[in-house]
Amino acid sequence: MPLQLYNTLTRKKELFEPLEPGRVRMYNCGPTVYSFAHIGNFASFLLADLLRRHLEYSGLEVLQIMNITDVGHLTQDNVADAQGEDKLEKKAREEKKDPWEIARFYEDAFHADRKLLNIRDAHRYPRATEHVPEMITMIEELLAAGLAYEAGGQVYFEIAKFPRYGILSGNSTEELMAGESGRVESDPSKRHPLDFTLWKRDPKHLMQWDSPFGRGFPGWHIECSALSRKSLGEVFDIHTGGEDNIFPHHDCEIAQSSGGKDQICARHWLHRRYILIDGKKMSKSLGNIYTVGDLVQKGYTPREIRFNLLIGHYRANSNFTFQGLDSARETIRYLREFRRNMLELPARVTPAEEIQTVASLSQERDRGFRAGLDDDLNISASLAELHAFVSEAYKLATTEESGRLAVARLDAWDQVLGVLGERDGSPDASETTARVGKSNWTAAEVDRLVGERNEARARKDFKESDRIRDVLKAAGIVIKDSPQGTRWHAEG
RNA sequence: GGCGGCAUAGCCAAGUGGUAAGGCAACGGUUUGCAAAACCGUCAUCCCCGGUUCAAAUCCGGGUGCCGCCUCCA
Repeated sequence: MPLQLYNTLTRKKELFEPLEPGRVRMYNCGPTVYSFAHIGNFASFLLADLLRRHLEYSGLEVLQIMNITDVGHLTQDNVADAQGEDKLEKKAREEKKDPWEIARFYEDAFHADRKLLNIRDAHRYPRATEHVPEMITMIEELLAAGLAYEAGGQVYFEIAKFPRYGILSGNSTEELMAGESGRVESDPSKRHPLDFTLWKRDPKHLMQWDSPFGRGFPGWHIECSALSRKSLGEVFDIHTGGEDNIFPHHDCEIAQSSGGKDQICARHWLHRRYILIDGKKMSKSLGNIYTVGDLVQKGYTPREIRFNLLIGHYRANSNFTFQGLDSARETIRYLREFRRNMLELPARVTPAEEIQTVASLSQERDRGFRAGLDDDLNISASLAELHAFVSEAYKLATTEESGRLAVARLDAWDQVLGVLGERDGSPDASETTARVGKSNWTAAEVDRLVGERNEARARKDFKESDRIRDVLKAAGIVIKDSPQGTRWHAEG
């Protein structure tokens, strides 16, 4: 089934085919490590993760690169003073640490949260600060090609030399000028007000590097151009980011990376639209900028957060709500329960017809699941197939063998979704000393309590049996009575 | 002011011309000592107005509301 992806560049869905058959090269705009990444940032990284997982599920090899922006940027508050101040620098001053320490701290935090959210490791996470020589080389090339110039101590890219400037955002230079409305103070030495910085000199900046253009630091957009070219080549398959990256960041990248040629560095551009929080945009004044840590502190699990961020389409303003997190919790619980129930089916001989039915259903639903994601990552359609299959399996599977077949299907899908995790939550008899869930008991001790409860039930002492069940429940252990006996498992 | 996107049930969310997927919640029922789990059933005419069409949530025009970019904030 052919994969169709919307391309910001052409504003339509296009058939996706990697330049090199069977092998996809993808670049993702990564985090700026001057503070904790919030769930909006992770929504963007999750788009990359879902795409990567689906490509791999489809049998393609993926080379994924995500940059770490540790140089920092000009802050809005400081634009006015014309000197500018690096965000990392500001943070460093506030926290009285050096910017390199700050950057490393938040980079570590990013990876910790990323792993919590079950986002697969990219193949490389290149740091901007470790690729300044590559950026300098690129700037030199642009100067040599006459696409850039030095003025007023800075190096600028001359947009007049790249007629297609603005192609990604759909802006023409004239429109951008019209929209500018005098809000931006332009450096008078620039040839055109929209020419953007490649190399900047500012003695107050803490992070400085020597270069042929003087001691300074790289401009705002050059890092992604240099990093992507180094890791993936001049033209690669996919470039992702948040919708705010479209202009100016990605348009500038395209201009720089063209090298004066009529080529655009990436073929497919995918942008995650902003998520809203309770229908409102994230903002400091509303206090709704949540980090993974914030939500975990409120009692939600990383998988619930992942699922809630994943179920909306990446090109829609999905609404992130606490009710949605509760909904995600219930769905995950339901699916884990399904796994347990399937694996606990009686181990007896399965009629050939039943196996056949479950197997063909599994294949049919998998086709639907893949078709959904193939349609520009329409995960809602895929999840509908998943739910249909679970419901059907409940009705059809009567033995452990059928159950295992159904679970295999679910687990395969979870390679793409990544929300169920590896553990199935069932008690492991071999771990006699391990505590069960959040309780203080071992599995053997829980078994003993369950036995006591069943003795009470047998003599119809329901007051006592309910008391024991309440005690277990309070400890996070769920009891299920069935004709085959009583089963229990830890919550979740 | 310029460019772009969105508007579907209490909540989340598919569906781009053929008569509204799926999930959560809720309610009724089966099952259970009671539960839990599972199962069965109920629950929307698609922001408003006008137009095109045999037929529109889906196309066109006009409103209203929300979101994004135009100042590196995914």
